[in-house]
Amino acid sequence: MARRSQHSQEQIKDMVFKAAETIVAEDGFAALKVREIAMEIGYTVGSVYMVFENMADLIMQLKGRTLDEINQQLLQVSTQQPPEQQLIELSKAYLFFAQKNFNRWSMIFEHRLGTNEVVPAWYQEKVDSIFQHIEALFKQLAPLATAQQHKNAAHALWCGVHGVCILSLSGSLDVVGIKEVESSVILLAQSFITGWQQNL
Amino acid sequence: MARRSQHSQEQIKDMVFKAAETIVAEDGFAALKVREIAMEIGYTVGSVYMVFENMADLIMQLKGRTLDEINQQLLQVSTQQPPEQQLIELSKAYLFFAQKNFNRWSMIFEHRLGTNEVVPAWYQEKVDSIFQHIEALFKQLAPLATAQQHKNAAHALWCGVHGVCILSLSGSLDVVGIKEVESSVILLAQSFITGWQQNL
DNA sequence: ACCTGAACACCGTTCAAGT
DNA sequence: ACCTGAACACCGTTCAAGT
Repeated sequence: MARRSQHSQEQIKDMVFKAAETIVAEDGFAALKVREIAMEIGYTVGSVYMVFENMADLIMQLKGRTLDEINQQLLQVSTQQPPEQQLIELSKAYLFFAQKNFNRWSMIFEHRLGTNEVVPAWYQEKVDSIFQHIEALFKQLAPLATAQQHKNAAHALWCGVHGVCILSLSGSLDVVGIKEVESSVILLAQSFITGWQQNL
Repeated sequence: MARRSQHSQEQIKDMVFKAAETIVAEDGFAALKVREIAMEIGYTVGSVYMVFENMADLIMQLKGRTLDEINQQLLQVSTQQPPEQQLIELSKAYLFFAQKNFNRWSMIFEHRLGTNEVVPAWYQEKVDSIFQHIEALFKQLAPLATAQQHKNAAHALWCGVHGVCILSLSGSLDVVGIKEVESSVILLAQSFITGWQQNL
């Protein structure tokens, strides 16, 4: 036993990521266990601890990867349309990602940092870049408003859109289909944008 | 050992509820363990299983109790003011409860039902009654709109308000103080209501 | 240097055995 | 009938020991 070196550390890390993502995608965050990951990649638990500090570390990095995917999806939205329409399309794209990748997406919010743990800077940046995207569109929408007003609007709208997604997709609310959730997201975004401009 | 009967089943159940709520309030949902509860009430783990089916059962009932408290808080909001203002005050009351009872409140959303588990009817009713409260105010706000429009507006706004609360209070977003979150909640509610009426 | 596998502490749950 | 406490399966984490 030991000393196989069939894979580099980098390769093992990648295998762990992929195995973990498959497990979460298929059976949810609660099903993510070291032993399951080790089994899936054909190594033992000790090997997972060679490439990750602990489960919390792996989880945080998984969340980061999902945030990257979200950012990537949001960047697909065409900028060749008025900012108001872009905001609606971004909201729809976020919902679409959340619905298509529900388990991995909801893991971002199911997992909480332990006491006296802090959000890593590299993770915070990924969160911020989403909000900056939205903020920039509010600047286009109302160039004369202050930077603080753009920031506040982006925060309120995006948190709101997220709220519709999380409550609508997590059961508990009797929302029948994805089209119904989409209507809610559009209603929220549309109404907010109209009202925000009116109240400026 | 055994056969103490110092407390009735009903009393033990109540002791478990209170011990569990103290643990969650102080150290968060992740700190809620049967052994800890048993220790706190001066019984053994087996006794907890006398009054609750399992942890999932206890957790679900705890969530129900918190929903009751939320409903109760929302009912404190004065009806002696225009519906628009009531909606703002309800949003603020929800945020206030979430902030004051963060660990118990966020437990409602951290906990997910296991696969092939269903939301109990008695729990669903508690969720629904919050939305019905909001719905009724949209009916007052726009009596000529359809019942479906009232329902959609209530769903979009309340999910949105919840989204602002959960993302703002859970860290990750760099929101400094409670006053800043309150501004966001008010901005979302105010803008949504204005825009919704406009777009009717 | 890389990897194993057994050990440890801790978790939810069960249930034969005591009173 | 009520309650115990030991047992079970499972979890994350560590680390001496192999190659």
